[in-house]
Amino acid sequence: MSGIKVRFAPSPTGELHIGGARTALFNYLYVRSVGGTFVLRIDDTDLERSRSDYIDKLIASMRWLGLNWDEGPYYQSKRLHKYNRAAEKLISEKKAYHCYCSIEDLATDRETARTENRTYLYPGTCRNLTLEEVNIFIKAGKKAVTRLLTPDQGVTVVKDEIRGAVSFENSGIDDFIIIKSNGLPTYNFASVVDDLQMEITDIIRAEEHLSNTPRQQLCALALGSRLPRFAHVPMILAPDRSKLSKRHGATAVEEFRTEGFLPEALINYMALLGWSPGGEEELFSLADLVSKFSLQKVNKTAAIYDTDKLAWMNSHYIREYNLDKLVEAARPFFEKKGLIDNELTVPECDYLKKVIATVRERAKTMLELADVSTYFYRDNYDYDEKGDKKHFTKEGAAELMRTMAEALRKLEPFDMETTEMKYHSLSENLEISAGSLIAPTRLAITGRTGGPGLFEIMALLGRERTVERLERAAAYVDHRLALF
RNA sequence: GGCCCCUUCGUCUAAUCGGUUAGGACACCAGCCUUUCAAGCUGACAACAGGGGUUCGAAUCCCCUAGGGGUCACCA
Repeated sequence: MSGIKVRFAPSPTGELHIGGARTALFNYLYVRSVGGTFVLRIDDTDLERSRSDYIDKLIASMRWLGLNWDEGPYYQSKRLHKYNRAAEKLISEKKAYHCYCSIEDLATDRETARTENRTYLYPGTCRNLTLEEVNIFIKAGKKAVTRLLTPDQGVTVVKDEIRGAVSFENSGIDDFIIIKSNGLPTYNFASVVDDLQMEITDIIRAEEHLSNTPRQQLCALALGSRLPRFAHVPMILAPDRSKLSKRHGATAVEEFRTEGFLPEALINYMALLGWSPGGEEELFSLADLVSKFSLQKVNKTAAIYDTDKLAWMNSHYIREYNLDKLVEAARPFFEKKGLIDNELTVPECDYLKKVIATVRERAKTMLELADVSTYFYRDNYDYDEKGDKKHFTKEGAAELMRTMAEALRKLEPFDMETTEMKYHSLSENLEISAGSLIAPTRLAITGRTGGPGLFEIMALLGRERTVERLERAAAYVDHRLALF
């Protein structure tokens, strides 16, 4: 152990989206590369918005991505006494004070400041209340918040590992609230207390927190703590350059999962958002990333995420995955589509494996993988419209398909080689190109104009289904002709 | 609006100390391969936000402008 300790501290007010996941990933890569400890902490002090099902999903997402942590999950909601104790200590040291200003008064002050176009800062009204004044408030039944006494002058400098030294004028920071009137801590305080008590050495989080950091440093200083190192990683923006939110479609890790993305692809893609190892390689496993990662190479610019590249990476991993692993990952998608049952016999499993092996090169997601596999399981597909027009309306199309069906009916054995040989001899005997035999056959037995090699499909489908489908297509062509 | 951060192809990014025809990837387009579709291969297109400095020389250093983002809650 290196003594390095990092934490990922999401608040369970929504699903883990790609931005949060990327922050978790960078924490993971950093801490694994230095041999430190990874803490998972759930920042759930906002009782109104926190939901336990989000916690479950969040943990599921982390596990699915393979971002394993060493400590936690800790829950801030179970540590409330710690924040209150810390606040009381600050009050006794005169570093914090109770404030009885009403929430309404503050809101109107803020509002008038805004209409007058000046910045509102809490003026420190309750900084020096006398005992009598306090008693009057208490008698009136007023609830107090606790505010940190902050310096009016000087600067607070945040030393950021990625951005260098960033200075903030203390005159721009007011006595902010650390304990709310309901007794719960605010984020800026709870987070600092926890980071201190958990001995977090490095705080890696999204850039949106940079502006909060001087407040947190002030808290830490008041508590007599050493400052951790900070690294604010660039944000991930939606394609319209705005902050990620629900309306931008799939941004949650769980959504990518249900759409059939592989965790390796998502990890690989996220790692390259805001970071690059410098070379020209782009395909990395989690272990590769750990060995190559360094905070110094994280860049400062917000990245817009673009699912095209993710899709490309996903198709790469679908192609390169270990076949058994891919089959396991794909099974839920085949089940959901109603192609296979939950329990598979050995031959069924074997067949699924062969199907996936033949179609894997053509799918960008596992949803697509199941989709391009349907005709291996179903007979009730429609014929592709363009293909129908092109191949089924030709003179003698039905007859040709019956000829092919007849030729295949007696073929023994029935495999890739024999069917291919049969088609070539058929093409010679009938004096037509192999292509004009293959195209209608493909349409007849799959309903599609593209896909894996025809003879591969026929071999997998077997003689019976191939012949039956050719005859059915011939009947379909005849039937339609009869209508005219 | 105040404060803070940022600015290289459409997107993700590379370019040790300032010296490169500004590199790669995705997407797009074209060609090759092929029974089709993919994959693969080859090629094309495409960027230093703008303006001033400093310098023999700036994407790189400095200043200004513009643009984008974040943050200013008894949310986190």
